[in-house]
Amino acid sequence: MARPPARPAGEKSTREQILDVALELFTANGYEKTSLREIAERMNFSKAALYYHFASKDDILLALHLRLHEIGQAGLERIEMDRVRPADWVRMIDEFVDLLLENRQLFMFHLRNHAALENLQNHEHDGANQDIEERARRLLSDPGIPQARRLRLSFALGAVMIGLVMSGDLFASTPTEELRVELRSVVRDILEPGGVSPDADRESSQLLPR
Amino acid sequence: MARPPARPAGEKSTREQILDVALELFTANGYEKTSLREIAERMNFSKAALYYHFASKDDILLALHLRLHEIGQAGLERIEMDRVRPADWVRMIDEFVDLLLENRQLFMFHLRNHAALENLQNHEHDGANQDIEERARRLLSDPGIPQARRLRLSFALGAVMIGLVMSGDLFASTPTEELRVELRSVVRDILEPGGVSPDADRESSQLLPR
DNA sequence: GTCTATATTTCGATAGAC
DNA sequence: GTCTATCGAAATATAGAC
Repeated sequence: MARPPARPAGEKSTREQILDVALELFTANGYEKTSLREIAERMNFSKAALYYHFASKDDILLALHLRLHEIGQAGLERIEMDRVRPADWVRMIDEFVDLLLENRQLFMFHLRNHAALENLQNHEHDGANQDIEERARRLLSDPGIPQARRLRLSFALGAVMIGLVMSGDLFASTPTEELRVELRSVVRDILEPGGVSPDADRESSQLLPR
Repeated sequence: MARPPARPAGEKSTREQILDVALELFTANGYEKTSLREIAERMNFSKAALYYHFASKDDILLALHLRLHEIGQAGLERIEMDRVRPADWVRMIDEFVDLLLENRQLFMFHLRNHAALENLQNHEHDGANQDIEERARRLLSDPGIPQARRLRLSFALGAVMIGLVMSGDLFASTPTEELRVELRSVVRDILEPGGVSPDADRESSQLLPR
């Protein structure tokens, strides 16, 4: 076992601190608009010092991609996306909502820098079907599922994603739990309009005040 | 009246052609990653020539912003957002869906380059409440409306936007009309779950195949 | 309106001292 | 691990001829 460096508990390595700063700046201003000088200034050391910890700017982006990838993999297990059948879609997106709410910043980083992340070389596009994003793409492209249902599934995902973005902006003061409840409720209304599964646990609180 | 330059009908000015190219490249690759050299190459003339038509790169971005702004203004009139009451929300978003479907590329350009557009100086932020985006923001922040309803409104907007993005990607082969019908249907399911207004013209075609 | 040539700036990256 | 100094590339922008 390689021994992790001795460091006071609760204190992050310089490398992790750099990643935290980069995550913040990339999310706020975008990968292209964020310069290494900017990151270095926030770290209170010179630009060249960054190159001791990372081989290149792309390497920083890659490390952040890996952070997200690991979370995505863990999410895949939780969601058990392999064996997901149409009847499980609501549960699947519920898990997805939880995953997003637990990792808001990383997710918003991914939304904002989607293009830059795609341009990373490393990507083993051996059709691995390993990535959570690729898995979703397959599901939404599956010709064995009626088009209307796939469209609705994508709309549900869209509502969830935008809901998350808004939560960090317009609804910053809204408690996470209220967001979660309302998001789950909306997912049901999209995927099971009219309450197809009346036995399902509909968590929605306050609906429309007629 | 300043007379527009004499030009064969149906032929665009060089300036407009530049804007078309820029719109395409900014949408595909982003504002920061698109260089003036790239635009000039596509126009088959030199980079310097661009500066005859535009004072700066930002000036090109500004011109595209104005294109979008005009459409937004026209949309505001169509939607009559001033006098919109909660009961009109579904109709309002229906109009919004139409507006988006008619201006997909400009809208996707705006989504992708939202940050760059915000950084444009010009923005008269005199709280003008003139922009369609600002108007929506106010609506979603109005404390006079129950939080749950505002959340649902934002989710509906999110579903519509993502639906549009997907339409250019995963659902590129889906006819516009099918998209429009399904989008409208979903908006109703989000804003009026359970069919609050049974007399409303629900256009949804094929719902869930139980 | 478009060209060539060049100024100016910024950025990612490297070399080598400490 | 961090520094100073600098390189080379690419970008925006300008000057001035045609």
